[in-house]
Amino acid sequence: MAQKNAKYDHQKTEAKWQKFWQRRKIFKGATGGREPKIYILDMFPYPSGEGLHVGHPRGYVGSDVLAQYYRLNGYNVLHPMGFDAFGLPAENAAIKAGIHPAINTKKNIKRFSSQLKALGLSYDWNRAIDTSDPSYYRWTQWLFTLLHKNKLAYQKEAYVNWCPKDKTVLANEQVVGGRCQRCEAVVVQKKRKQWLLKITDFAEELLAGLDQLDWPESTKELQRNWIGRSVGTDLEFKVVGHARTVKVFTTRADTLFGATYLVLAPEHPDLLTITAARCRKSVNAYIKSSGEKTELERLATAKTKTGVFIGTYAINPASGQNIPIWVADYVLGSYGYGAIMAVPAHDERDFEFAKQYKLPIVEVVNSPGGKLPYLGEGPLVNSGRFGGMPSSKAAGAITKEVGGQPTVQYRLRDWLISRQRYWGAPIPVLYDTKGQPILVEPRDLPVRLPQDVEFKPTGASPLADSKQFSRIPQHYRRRGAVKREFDTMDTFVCSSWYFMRYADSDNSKAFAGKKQLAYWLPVDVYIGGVEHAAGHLLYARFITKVLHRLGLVSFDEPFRKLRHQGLILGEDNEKMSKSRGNVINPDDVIEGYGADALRMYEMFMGPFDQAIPWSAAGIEGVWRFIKRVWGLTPRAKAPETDRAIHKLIKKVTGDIEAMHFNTAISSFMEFVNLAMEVGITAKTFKTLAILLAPFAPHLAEALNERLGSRQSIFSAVWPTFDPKLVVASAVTIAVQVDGRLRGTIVLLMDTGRAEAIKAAAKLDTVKKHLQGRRITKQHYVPGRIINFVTR
RNA sequence: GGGCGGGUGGUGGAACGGUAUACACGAAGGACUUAAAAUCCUUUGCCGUAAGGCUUGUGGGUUCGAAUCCCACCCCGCCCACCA
Repeated sequence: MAQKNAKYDHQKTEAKWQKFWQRRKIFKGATGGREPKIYILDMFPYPSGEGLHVGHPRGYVGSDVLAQYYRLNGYNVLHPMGFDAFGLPAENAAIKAGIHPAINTKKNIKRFSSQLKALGLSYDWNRAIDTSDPSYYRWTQWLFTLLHKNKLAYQKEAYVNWCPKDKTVLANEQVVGGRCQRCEAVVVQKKRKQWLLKITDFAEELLAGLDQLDWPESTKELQRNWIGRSVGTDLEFKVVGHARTVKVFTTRADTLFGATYLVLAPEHPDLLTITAARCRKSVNAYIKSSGEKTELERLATAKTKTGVFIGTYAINPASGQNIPIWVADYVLGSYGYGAIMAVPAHDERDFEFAKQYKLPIVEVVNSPGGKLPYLGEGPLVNSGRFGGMPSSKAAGAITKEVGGQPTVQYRLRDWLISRQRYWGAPIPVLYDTKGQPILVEPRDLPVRLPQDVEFKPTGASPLADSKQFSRIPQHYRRRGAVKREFDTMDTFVCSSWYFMRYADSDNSKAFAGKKQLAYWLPVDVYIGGVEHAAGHLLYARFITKVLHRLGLVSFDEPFRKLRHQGLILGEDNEKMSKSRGNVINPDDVIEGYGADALRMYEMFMGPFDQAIPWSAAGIEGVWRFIKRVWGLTPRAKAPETDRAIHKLIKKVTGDIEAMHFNTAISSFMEFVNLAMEVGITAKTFKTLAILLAPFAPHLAEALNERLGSRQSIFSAVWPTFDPKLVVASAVTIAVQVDGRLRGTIVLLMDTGRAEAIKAAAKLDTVKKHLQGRRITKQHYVPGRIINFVTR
């Protein structure tokens, strides 16, 4: 007589096994351990004051399923977690509430850690990192000095976002729709000397490297667009009455005869030099007004173009004609040479501008409908001896004729890393009296972030406020240092290399040991949100390529395979946010249903990479499923489930590898529904427990224990299936007449064509629809379908 | 304006070109209970009493057969946005 199982107590069970895993160090990944290795990584979170929300676990559970699956398959798995702890929100909280970011961050990390542990995620917590810890940011600073030594970090005057009300510099993320995120004041641009990293040096490599990566095609495309490679020609225009020339970049050298004016950006270095004396005043006024334009105005005026004539002419090298030079802010100072040749007949923006200021429009590529601007290709017109030549050929010919240079331009800009903020890694630089930088030596790192800082927005970097920080060590004074750099680094610098630190997180001699890097890196599977496609993911690739070029690592791409988890929306189908009040707290869900239910529900709700609304009712379904599994009682014989488990093994194995977690869970449900009906043996039950372990580890351990094991289920081996038992011997086949379903018959898998058709034709419903018609064709797909085609 | 996704029941979603709507939620009915909760059973795309017909955003095409492939269009979401 089988005794009734005790009710499943998720709180007691989950606490018990979490303690067990921690005590036995079940999920530790040992360097140099048995092969094969696999490194499965989540994008680490920013430990916000709100704690984990229900969206975080979506990705974490997905990667945890993979990690557990590979452990059960005998892999040595590295599956770490850490915290991207520097950043603006902590500092803003400090300004608002007077809590020091260091204290606040520590508290948040503690909370996050306990929430993550409550989910039963199998991280190796010994490797956890905190980017705001000196033992970590020391190496972020070291990385900066390395880049500097290799001429990949440099200073430049650049515009920063400035909030006039808060009197502070803002990061791009803090500017929303042209306004300060905090006080909603309109943000203006201010010039400052800033540090930049030369990511543009790697544009070509960053582009080429994408091809071999197992990443979502859309993410690769996003990076390609972001890098924005553009093939074209450099052309020089002589300026009448000046020794100087104006250099432009164009992708349409074929339209050179149609270039009826030039436009310089307001920031163009030679603009004032070549401006005619009589136009100086208006040009200066224009430069000033466009410089003062706020982000908001730029967005608003994007459609109406403005500009002024600078009183000077250039010579079109193809036509020999004098063409006027204008200044206009529809030309960007930061792309190409900050100057363009305007071809109004074949460019929308130039066309609009020319019409507004009554500049000549000359058609040089035949527009089939006569409509201008015409952006397509075609035979040239009005182009001297190149008339009639197709534009595809003309580009090269004209370039050659006028001595142009074929070149490539990129949209990618260098990475500005200076932040005039407190809560970040100090840039390890001092300056002499002339403002020349003196790098802090690696042995003097870290440059510690001081504690004695007032959080009042003054506009200056908060670090300048610290007496302790401003002090300059003697050996740097001797070298002429009189001032420290008070800016901190963009937090994306911290996160551009953290995945390497996990391989050897305690190392105090190097950012990570060679042996450890060689063993674990690159990351085999990386999981995180799409929002990092053009930010973090690009920066991490850049830093990896730098270290590779310098011979410090052997791999040149950090993340072999990348997948994005979809957003979890609120029940109202909107993005979860505090202001909407639709945020679901995982703590509540875990208390009510347990971590296993939360894990399974998040995997079950839909395809892993798709945005899906949370459903409070939906979690009830998996909760019932868990209770049903627990309620199963083994019996001596159950041939149907003994057979069905093979199909389940195949399905779950394939689905985990393809990350189709939702359909894996449906098959679990189908199997358990069957087991409820026809029973299950202890042996099959044990197999089921192993299959469930990656999804519902606590339940799996509890079942395993109940079935008599004294070991962790994670010391078990992933089951294999018998291919013979996966295919059914008899199958139901659809019978159609003219493509319409008229009935089904059950046939043996290997039934021959003639026999199958004969059996199908015997069906009453089929006979009825065949009456009075002539069969012209009979299609038979074994195991699938029979179709009678009639006339 | 450009790029990338996506439109399947009341809802989340399944479906190597081969029985569309698996699995789950919700709903309705029933069993157990003094009652409720929990649990279990049955039904559940739409129209129709039925036979049958219709149905994967819309319209066309390829095919014996299309949610799936091709063409055109409509709608929704996300990202980038004067990059010459």
